[in-house]
Amino acid sequence: MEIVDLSTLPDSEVRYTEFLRQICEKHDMDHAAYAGMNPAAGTVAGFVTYDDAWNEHYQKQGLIMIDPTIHMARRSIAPVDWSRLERSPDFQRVFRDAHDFGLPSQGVTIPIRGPYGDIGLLSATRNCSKEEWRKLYTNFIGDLQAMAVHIHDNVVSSDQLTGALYHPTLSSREAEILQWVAAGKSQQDIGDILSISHRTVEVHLRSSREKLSALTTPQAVGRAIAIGLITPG
Amino acid sequence: MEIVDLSTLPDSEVRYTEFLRQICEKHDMDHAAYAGMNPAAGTVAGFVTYDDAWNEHYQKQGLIMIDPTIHMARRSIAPVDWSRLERSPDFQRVFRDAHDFGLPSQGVTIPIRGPYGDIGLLSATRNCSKEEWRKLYTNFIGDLQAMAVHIHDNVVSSDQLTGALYHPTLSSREAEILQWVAAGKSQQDIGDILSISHRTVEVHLRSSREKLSALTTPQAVGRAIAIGLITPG
DNA sequence: TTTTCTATTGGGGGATTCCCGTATTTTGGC
DNA sequence: GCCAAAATACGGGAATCCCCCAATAGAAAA
Repeated sequence: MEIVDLSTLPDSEVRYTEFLRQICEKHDMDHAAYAGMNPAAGTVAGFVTYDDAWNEHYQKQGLIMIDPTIHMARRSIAPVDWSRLERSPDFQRVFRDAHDFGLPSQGVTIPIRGPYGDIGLLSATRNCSKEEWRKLYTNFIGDLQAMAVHIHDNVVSSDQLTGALYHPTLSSREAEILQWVAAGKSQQDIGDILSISHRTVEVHLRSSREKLSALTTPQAVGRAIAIGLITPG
Repeated sequence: MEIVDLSTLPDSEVRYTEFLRQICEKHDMDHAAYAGMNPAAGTVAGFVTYDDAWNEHYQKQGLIMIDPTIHMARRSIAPVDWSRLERSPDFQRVFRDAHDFGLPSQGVTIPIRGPYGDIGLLSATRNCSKEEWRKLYTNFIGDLQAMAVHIHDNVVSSDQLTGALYHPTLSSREAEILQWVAAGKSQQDIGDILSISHRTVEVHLRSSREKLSALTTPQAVGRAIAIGLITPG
């Protein structure tokens, strides 16, 4: 097994779809798709090997809003075998359409999460009998898992690195205090913890809000978590 | 390859360490360890195949606080090969001790994140040459990835406190209001927007906090964003 | 060196949030 | 249908937060 190092390839859009195509080849898949969501930047990146016709239909019909593979995978740790969703009405809605475009309704979606709330979904489909699918599943799932990590890691780090320049930086004290706030501590608590006045805590909090262009502390905490300056407590 | 279904085995503590032992056997590893952290519940679950002597030393010396493999993996998407940390002073501190207990300083830690801020770390160590390690790496990393997902998924869903937190659903009104809070609106603002009393807004906010097991609104917003119930505003 | 800027620390007082109640409507289980 | 639980809605008063003010130490710029 060989993992192509994505970071050595030239252009992003092309190299990601090419990477997906390689995954298909290696495991005899019909199609592969990746969707990466970065709540910090509010961006969604998608790369697919599907035909343009299906992509357009998918977009136009707003199928992403009801696609159960996405909803399920967003809330799951483990890979989601689409067969588990077969009885969902939304599934039938989406895959009846998919079938018209010649796409198989057999596949798996692997969720990958980064430390900053970012989520990547790698899906792969293959048209074969259920027995065959089941038999192959345990063989390729580990590799797909590694592929999903690889592509997601590359997408977000290239995205966040560029985005990092536009994001504010908190002083260590500010980040420290905001982290305690995110952990549910009151200003008085934090003052006691850090052995400073709760007034001082508030000033740091205020400058944190200003740096994050937040109107309120909850908004500041939300942004700081989304950006990755602090972690949810 | 065969994945032993953890949920079918009897007792938790035993079955997890047994699972780790099987991982070791399959991939010729010396030791394996899993640590699962649930920041929301504040719980940490750990299972290891190390000797008790090392465990005790590790605990007693508070090595978990400085262990760079943990710190690094907590912030990473991809597996962390320990060789990347060799020059860290903390690494040398921890693994000088480890060496005294006969543990190899070659290993990898795989981070797995769930949708609710929970993190699982699966580590595996093996005493061999660097060349051999490198050569084997691409072979077992995919499988280890799948194993990490499997064990973390099981631990998290069997943890009762987590289980409760794991499916927090906000009512539409609660999510709507929390979303406005994350957008920096005050309770009065939100009341005006939704044409209800700001008192009512506060009640929904309170039940949101309770459902998210949050002590404060900022903490609730942070968690809701981390979970994906709302988006940063 | 002097100036300027930022990080840090602190107080008073008004605004906001939060905890304590209550009540009506909707939902879900038996 | 009935009852329990949750969702929705509102208010008083205490606790907390947030905006105004000022001050010092240290770093960077002049």
